[in-house]
Amino acid sequence: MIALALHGVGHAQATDKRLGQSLALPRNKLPSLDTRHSQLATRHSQLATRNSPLRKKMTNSQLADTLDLLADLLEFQGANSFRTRAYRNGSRTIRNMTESLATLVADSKDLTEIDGIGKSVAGKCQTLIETGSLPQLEELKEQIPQSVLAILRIPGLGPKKAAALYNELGISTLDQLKEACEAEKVRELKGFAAKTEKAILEGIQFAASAGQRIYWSKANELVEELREHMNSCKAIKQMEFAGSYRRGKESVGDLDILVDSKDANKVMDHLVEHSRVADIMVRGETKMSVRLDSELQVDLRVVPEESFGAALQYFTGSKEHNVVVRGRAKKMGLLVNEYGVYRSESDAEDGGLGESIAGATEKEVYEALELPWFPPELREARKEFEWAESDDLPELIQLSDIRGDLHMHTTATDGKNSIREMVDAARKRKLKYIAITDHSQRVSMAFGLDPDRLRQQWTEVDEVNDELGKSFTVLKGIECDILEAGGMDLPDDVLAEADWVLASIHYGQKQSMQQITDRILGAIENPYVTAIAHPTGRIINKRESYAVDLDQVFKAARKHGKLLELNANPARLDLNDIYCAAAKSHGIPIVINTDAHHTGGMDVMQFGILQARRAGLTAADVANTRTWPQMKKMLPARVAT
DNA sequence: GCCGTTTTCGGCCCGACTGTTTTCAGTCG
Repeated sequence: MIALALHGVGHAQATDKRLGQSLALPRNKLPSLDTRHSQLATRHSQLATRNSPLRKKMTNSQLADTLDLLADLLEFQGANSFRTRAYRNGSRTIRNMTESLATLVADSKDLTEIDGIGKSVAGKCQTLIETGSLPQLEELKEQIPQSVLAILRIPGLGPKKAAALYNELGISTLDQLKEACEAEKVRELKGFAAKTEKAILEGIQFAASAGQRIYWSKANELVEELREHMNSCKAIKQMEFAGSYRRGKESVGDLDILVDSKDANKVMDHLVEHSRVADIMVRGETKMSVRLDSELQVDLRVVPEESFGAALQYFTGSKEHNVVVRGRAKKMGLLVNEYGVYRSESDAEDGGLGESIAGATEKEVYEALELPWFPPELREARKEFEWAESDDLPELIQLSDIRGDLHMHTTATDGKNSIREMVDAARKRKLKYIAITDHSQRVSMAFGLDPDRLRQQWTEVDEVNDELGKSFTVLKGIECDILEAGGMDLPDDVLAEADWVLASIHYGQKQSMQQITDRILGAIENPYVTAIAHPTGRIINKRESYAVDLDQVFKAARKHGKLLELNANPARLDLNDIYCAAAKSHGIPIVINTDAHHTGGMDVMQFGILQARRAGLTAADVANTRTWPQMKKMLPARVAT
């Protein structure tokens, strides 16, 4: 039901709606620019609530959020930029870790042994985990209204300028800033002038409404559109979309187009001709930024052929990956920039760069640094350099490795197609087996199945299998709810007749971590459950994960031989990349499923694959790359009978 | 604030673009 509802609330629609509302209202009825402040304030108060000692375990993501907030506020105060960077590095490290920091602290492990975490950050994390709050942060919050953070989102305003506005004019909200610009007060400050005022007024509405990242799937649609448009530009020799899009990140904040051309102006003019381009933010000789009608920013960069690989490497990122790459280069006496790799010794005298030793392709750039070419999905400065060091880069899973899809719905509940239609769609996608997993009775809004209706459906599955013969297999499955009070929504004797039982949480998502974790552990211990579907319940950009202690879930899944799902719905991608990597490190097989509610829904498998690649998963790590008979052997004994 | 195959102190990735300047700071990616 939830997945079905999602089809209607894509980001573009939400944005269009917001825009439409804004435009339709008279100017004096415009929604307050401070809406975002209150959202920020809510977020921070949520953080504060989450930090309360009543909460048992602080998650890595909460700790990372807190460190980021600390960095934001310190930066605003004019703190040493290397210090704030250290906090952000610490935050990123923690966010990327597969083990829970709270567990490490509970086990009396030394956090400073983690790369990038020193005495100070370790101490802060320990305090946060043990007490739920951080005195230094509380103090900062009293000194600086957090609404100033919204001002930092205005393009062109960074910590220095925002601090000047706050210190000189007492501006701490977007509304105050707008008033001051209109009264021409801002131009009186040093470093500001009329043009800046104008830019602020233009950027202020953008800051109030934008900042939302779009799903990778939506970004992909825009990329396809732009690619087709740009392909007709004769001046382009090579073109790639770089950035987080190329890395397959679950959400994308902007698009980066990299072009190899001798005529940058022609390429820029061509992009501007696209009907979606709403305005030009900056335009230089080789670089242009435009805003699309959907408010998404697109950066275009034009480089010569001999630099295309270096530029592609550079603009693909991530930033953190590049920091490591450049640091490594430096140690080797080399300089890496977006134009190539250079020997750096000769740059002092002639003012130019040293001898260029690479740049045309990414491969030769990495080779010059004695590194293998990294698949973009791995370029997050997580494990990739470690793997490269030991010559152990994983051979990442591909869409064509997938043989079965084990989570989908039909007209029996909230799906749009019949079993036979789902079979046809699966066969068109070269799959060999599927599991029909409609909702169980608790999901009444989706007309969930009771034991009678479920057994009736299984009779139909038998009929379909008879028709299909050996060429394709339909499994008798169920997506059985884990009840609020614990326990499964269908009796064991029914579940025992299934080939494949997904257990999932749809209700009681607000419960405490202990309650939710206990419910999931109960499901894992049920002998008939084969996998946990969308294990954290998060909806990207819309709903936080429910509170669940995944350390315990991983241990239990490992012990009882259960699988964990990577739900490929682009709004879910649950488990995410970090947790998929954690599951792998616990030896738990992942099953990537589409949760299709109609035949076209099976196309989302590609998004799950991208996420799995980001986790460093190989075909062997993913259960449904196997044939069904092979896969059955991985399941607890009773299903294999 | 973090870190060490030059370093326990002195570095910390690098360049484009803009606006406000009159040689550069701030911002961005």
